[in-house]
Amino acid sequence: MSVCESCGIRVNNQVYNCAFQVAIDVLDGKWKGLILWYLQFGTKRNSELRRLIPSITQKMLTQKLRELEDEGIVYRTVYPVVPPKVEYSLTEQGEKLIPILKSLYEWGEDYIVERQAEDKAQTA
Amino acid sequence: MSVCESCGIRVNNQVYNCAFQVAIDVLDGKWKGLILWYLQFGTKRNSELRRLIPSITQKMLTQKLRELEDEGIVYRTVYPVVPPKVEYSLTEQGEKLIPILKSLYEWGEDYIVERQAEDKAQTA
DNA sequence: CCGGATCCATAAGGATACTG
DNA sequence: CAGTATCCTTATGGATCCGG
Repeated sequence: MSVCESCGIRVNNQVYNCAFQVAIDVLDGKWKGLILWYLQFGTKRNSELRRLIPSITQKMLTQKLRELEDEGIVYRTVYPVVPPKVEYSLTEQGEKLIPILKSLYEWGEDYIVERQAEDKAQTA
Repeated sequence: MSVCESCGIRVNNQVYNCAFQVAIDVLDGKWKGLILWYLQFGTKRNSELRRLIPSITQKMLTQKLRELEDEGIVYRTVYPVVPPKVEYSLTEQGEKLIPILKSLYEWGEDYIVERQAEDKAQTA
């Protein structure tokens, strides 16, 4: 572990300067982390994810699932039935992210408490 | 720790649905995580951060540092001297993020190795 | 059911010039 | 040194309609 330097790592047809950026990119944006968050609890279908994340549009969901698939973080399994059935689950690399997601969740909880305590102290 | 649900958390004049989203937002985008990454090694001046992150513009650096300051993740200390001297460092909440950043870094390193091994297997 | 395609509004980010 | 201000380009995300 060292300081991020210009080492020009090439992954997923992208060039990064450090391993940290690579990880951030996988979680980046409004949706990808949230999708992974739900997949930690097991395989999910498209419609289930839409129910779990009501504010996401079908377009965004598909788009982000494709990105995660291309990045090797989620599996996409298509069952050749009518009507179509598609399932999403975490790959091995995806599973390895879960403990970190949980740490982020806990940090978030702590952060919320601290911030709200500060806000209260300010208005008092 | 439970599934993210619609709980409407209000922090930093934003409404979130779960603690996980709050944490993601602090690291979100191309730059904020990287800035925090460098601040883990100690207090840094504006010009030092620009040297460490050559591809960032002054505008983006200022903007992201302000966001992190407003979010209570970094301190900004202004010394009333000529020429101006401004130092940035992590707050207590910021420090708590460092172990998670390191985990992300390590996951990124692992991920890069795995992906490059797969690419090699594909072309072979 | 699980999407793809298209169009459009807004936000994010870069280039450049200027300032206490 | 550490920023602001302005302009501009690009990326992101939403709405809507269509299809196997």
